[in-house]
Amino acid sequence: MESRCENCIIRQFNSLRAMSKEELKQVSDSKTTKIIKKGESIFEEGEKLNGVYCVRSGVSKLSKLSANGKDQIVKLASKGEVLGQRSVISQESTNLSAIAVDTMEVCFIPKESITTTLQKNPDFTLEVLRHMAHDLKEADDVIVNISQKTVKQRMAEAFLYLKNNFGEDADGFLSLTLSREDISNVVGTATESAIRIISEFKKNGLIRTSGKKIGIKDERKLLEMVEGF
Amino acid sequence: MESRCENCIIRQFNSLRAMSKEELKQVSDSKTTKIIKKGESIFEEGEKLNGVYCVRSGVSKLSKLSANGKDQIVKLASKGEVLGQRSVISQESTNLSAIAVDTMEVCFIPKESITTTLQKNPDFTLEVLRHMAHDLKEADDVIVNISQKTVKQRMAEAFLYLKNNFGEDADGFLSLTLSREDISNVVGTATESAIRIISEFKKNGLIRTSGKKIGIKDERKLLEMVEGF
DNA sequence: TTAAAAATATGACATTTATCAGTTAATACT
DNA sequence: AGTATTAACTGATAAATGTCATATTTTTAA
Repeated sequence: MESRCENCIIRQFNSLRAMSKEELKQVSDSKTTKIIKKGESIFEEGEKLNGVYCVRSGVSKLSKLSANGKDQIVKLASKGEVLGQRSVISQESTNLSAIAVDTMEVCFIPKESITTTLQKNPDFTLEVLRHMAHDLKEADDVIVNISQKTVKQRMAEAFLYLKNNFGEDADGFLSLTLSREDISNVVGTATESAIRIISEFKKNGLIRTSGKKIGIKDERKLLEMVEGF
Repeated sequence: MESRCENCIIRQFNSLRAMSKEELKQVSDSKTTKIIKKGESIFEEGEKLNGVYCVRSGVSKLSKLSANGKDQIVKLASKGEVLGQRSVISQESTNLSAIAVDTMEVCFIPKESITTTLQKNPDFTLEVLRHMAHDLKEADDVIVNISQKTVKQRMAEAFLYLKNNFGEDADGFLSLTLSREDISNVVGTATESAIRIISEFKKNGLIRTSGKKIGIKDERKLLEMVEGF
């Protein structure tokens, strides 16, 4: 199970690929691997992080609790994502909680390995910066979506997002199965509303379900709905 | 009017302070200063930027047009902010438009000065990275606010934000005067709804108005409203 | 200065979405 | 296997918000 970062394929997906051999060795020597079970948290909103978490497998929801007790899921992170980076960089406590949606395998990398490299290796820093620039763009898109689209449109978009980012299983269902509550927290609506819209989409032949699994039946119509027809 | 970046005070507010003497000289030699009149755009959504814009004075709204024809204002940028950074870093076209809310004075800095420094000066890159980490955190907060708070709460929050970030004039009105439409685009609601809530706040003694100017009368109550009492 | 245009304001109403209550189905647990 | 617990679902209703129509005020520009 335990292995060397130098040989880790996951690294190719994130900024760690810009590290030098020595830096990578240092990371590998100080990292620890953890298994996080479904529903457990990797870290909680408000915590000070002593390092970052590199996702090897599984999916985590990054969410923030609001005053009324509802969570808003801001991002779903999977293989290759580095969690807690922002917090370590800005030396503040996290503003988000990271909770496993699946069973996850993550590598904890102490922050020293990261901060030292950030100060010495401009390639690495630039790589991290590019990644963060991308995240910021996505966050801006989410803001516009939430404020300008109806719940129905956002639900349609969420299903397309899940298909595009996590794929489908052998039977054509979305590979990432979320609870209805999680779906409502991604979309930013009440759970009952999410369920109602799922029923409606099903009735109209846009999706199909089997238990909590959801399959996309008419991608074209979903896309049209997102665009507002 | 024209001056050297080396002597520019504005620089102290942004990542350019991490540049070396030589780098700064290079920036100063290649920069051009522009006056942007109220309502004019610095750049538009979808454009490829050839550089970044450093704000010397005035305020710009960064917004995105949605399918239904409404703008969503994602951020208000003033003195010291560097616009277009993300786009230059990720080498993509901008996802936002920047439009002057006031008369603005901005310095255009060709992207080469920035990208070269990003590759060579880790201090600068780290500084930019820290700034972007901060922006991302703010964006996450906006997402949670929009999806979990009522329009009334977000209106209250917007007024407090305007006070904290742009201050008040001699008569106690918010220094930054936005049109009702802009306010509604910050909050993410219909203009009529924004106007209605302004009337209500006025009736309840939370704010006062004079033309389009708005003054905060009861900060405490506004704050309580944001928290959800 | 004055007419035209734009922004602000308000009412009536439609639509969307949330909330509450309750049922059924699925999952977890001795 | 059988009960307890949780999640999924549905209906009724309330609340929030958007839309359209229109009046009033402010700003713009000839």
